[in-house]
Amino acid sequence: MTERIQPRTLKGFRDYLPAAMIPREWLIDTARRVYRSYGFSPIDTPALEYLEILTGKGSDETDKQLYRFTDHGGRDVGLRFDLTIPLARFAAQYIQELGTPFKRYHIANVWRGENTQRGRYREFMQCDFDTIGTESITADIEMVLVVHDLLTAIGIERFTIHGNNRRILNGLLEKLGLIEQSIPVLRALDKLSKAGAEVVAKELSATAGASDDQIRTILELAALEGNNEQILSQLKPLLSGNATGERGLAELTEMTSALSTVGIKSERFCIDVGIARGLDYYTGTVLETFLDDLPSIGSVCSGGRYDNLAEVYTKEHLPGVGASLGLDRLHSALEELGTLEKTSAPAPVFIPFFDAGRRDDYLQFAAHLRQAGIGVEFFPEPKKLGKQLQFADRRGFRIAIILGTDEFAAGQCQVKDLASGGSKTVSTAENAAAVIAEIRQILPS
RNA sequence: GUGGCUGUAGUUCAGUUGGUUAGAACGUCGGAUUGUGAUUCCGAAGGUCGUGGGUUCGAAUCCCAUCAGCCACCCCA
Repeated sequence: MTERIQPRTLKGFRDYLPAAMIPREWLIDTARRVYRSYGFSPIDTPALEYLEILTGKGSDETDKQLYRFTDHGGRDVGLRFDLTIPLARFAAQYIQELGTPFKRYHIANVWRGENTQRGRYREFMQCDFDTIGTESITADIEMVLVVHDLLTAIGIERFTIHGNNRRILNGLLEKLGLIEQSIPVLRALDKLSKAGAEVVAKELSATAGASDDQIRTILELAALEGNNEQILSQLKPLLSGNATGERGLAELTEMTSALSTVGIKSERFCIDVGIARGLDYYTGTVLETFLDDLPSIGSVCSGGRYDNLAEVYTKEHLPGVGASLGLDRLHSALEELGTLEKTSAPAPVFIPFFDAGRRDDYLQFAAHLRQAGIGVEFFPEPKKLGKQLQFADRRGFRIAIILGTDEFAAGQCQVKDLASGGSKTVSTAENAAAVIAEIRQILPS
């Protein structure tokens, strides 16, 4: 006996069985459809990049998470950890030829060598969409609309997009003379919902060197509550006299009003001055999206506006706005919530191998259905009919076509609706035209 | 990366103060029923007790290491 190698996968890396992969592909298709409906075009880039590309602007935190190694030619390379950096490099190389505004979507795996948790993997798929080359707030508004349409198309009823604008906090920090400390302040504020005001206050004092007065003002801002209009009006006095803050407030006000005009319910888009987003490169609008029924899994879709995406790669000024759907995180959330339909049959129609002597007739019959665009699986062995139907039922087929010796002789077949159990005898003449019509009636269009 | 909890058939779990051949349910496969699936009945297969060491006459059970999952920190999709 040969020595066996234990089959296993790496920490944070997962296999996808058909039962998981079918809904996963459906999610991908849905994202793709929604993105395209707004005019975003697909692109792709290599998984592996020169290390300098990836570390160009990253913090030491992203450095720690980076999968890196030396390739066979002695080059220092790394696996991409998001799709934004590759977009920046891509835009720097091709923006002349693409023109602006450029809207792209990118659905691909990314890798981060961090510790795993529920909804946090080392290899996971992101579905990004970004609009670059325009500073228009219209693009920011569309970003929220896309996120809204996307989650709605996926069938999620209860979700909340938390929106904010970086300039609001920056404006306040300018007023307080703390603008140099914006990053530690943001880091601290990000913890507000989880850790509470006291912890944040301590951290503000420790890492940003804020005074008690400054801390009180910052927390006052972050603690603002109420509906969108109430928050906006409360922000006004806090920011008055500061150009940055007033601009942020104006942008947020414009977005809120536009979204409401378009018909986005106010409980779907909530101004939340507490969200800041960890990433330093956002400069304007920021958003995070939580599932109302499973907020603990974290944001399933986050994004925002950045002033200059590609400045480390090109002199070209490239502002952008976009968001990223965490597909695997969303998928595992949907799984946990039991929202996903369970099926592992990729084709709707099943044909049992019934009359052992007529294999080729079955193959030809299946071909007719496929030519009509109907997915068909033909069972490879002439087992007992009951067994084959049981197989079809467990796999989640919608329809079985019973075609045995008697049917062949009569030029007919039975179209059996596996959900209801009923069946109808139909002629197989004219390349199964009547069968195709019957199947189309049963299948949802 | 740091700390905590967990790890027994495909799945969900039992497994008495360490004591013979480790159990159940569901699932899978076969049969009852040589042309009709979710019920019922009968039967079978399936376990290096995550992995590797150690303590012991004896380890699923105690100890150490390691791997994986979950939780917190960190960060984030």
